[in-house]
Amino acid sequence: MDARSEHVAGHLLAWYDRHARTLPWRAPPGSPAPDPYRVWLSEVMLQQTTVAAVKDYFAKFTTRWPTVADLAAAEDAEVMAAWAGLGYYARARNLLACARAVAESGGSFPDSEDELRKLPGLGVYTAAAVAAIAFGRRAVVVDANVERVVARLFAIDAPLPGGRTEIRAATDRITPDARAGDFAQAMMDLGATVCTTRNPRCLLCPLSGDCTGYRAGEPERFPVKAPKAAKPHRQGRAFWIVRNEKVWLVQRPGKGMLGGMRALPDDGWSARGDGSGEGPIAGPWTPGGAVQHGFTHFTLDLHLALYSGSEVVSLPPDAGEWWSLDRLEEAGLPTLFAKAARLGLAAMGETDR
DNA sequence: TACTCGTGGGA
DNA sequence: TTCCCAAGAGT
Repeated sequence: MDARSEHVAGHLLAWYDRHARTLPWRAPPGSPAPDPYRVWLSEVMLQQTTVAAVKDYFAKFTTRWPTVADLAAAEDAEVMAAWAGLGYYARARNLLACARAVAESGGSFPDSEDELRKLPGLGVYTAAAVAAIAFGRRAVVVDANVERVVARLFAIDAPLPGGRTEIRAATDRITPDARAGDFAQAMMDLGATVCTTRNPRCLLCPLSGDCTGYRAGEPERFPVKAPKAAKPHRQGRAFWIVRNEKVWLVQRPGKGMLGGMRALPDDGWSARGDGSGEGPIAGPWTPGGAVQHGFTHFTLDLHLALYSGSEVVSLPPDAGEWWSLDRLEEAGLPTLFAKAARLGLAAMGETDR
């Protein structure tokens, strides 16, 4: 490692010793590594997700499933419902697949980056992070925080995503052999609290003396990103069908949007187009209001249709389930459908009681 | 490579 | 309000 890199790593670790955030899944700086199960679980939850959003879910999962063996033994539906609201549901499916793979191969996580990378849900970032944080292995850990810190530190102009190659090489250069986990977490803490996307606190930064972006007077210009496409706006319909104080819920297909989650029946809306308007039965329907929901790549107006027929509805049992209205919170509906269900309950309050 | 895949918070 | 973004992975 060259002198500048050693200097950077030393300053950063000294800063981390004083300013590390205290987080439920983290060991204090310099102390023994935490349980790999907890490190892995937190890293998966934190993928594209803020610390604030993860905290309650992490507590819930570790209380309910204290070890990877406990999680591996859980029912799919239980885990999916527990994940409801956190988003990116493929993570929950892969979480279970990973827990079961680990449980079947002896119950311990592999301690090398290469082996970790083979597990479902562990990509380049997460495998490196777990290797470093849980096992003290030197690994090049690059998340969005590190990208920002490094792009500013070296004033890397190449726009993302292409510029990631250069950023990774630069990160490799400043990554020390010792205290691998602390270094990775220090970079992420710095990015989260000092080297922030907007209004970076350069006067408080331990690396400002080494930072080319700061010296040039425009740290916020980095990292350069390619412009994004506009989000389309879609229309869809969900159906609120009640019988004997129970509502009809379906399970969505295992892949794709909200895959594997319990949901209200809908008309097949997607990122690519509006729904057909057709429901699982003929109706008649009464308008029950609409909710707007923003996904990563499109915005959806979901209109709720209330069944208003006088006949008692019959539906094929293998297509869904009648779910008690007073236990609706336990169904684990993703946020979009939880919003729609609130409309349905409100509409019933106006008419029934 | 470029898409797809959630959600809530901040500016 | 609207846009951007956050400890990315899978295909």
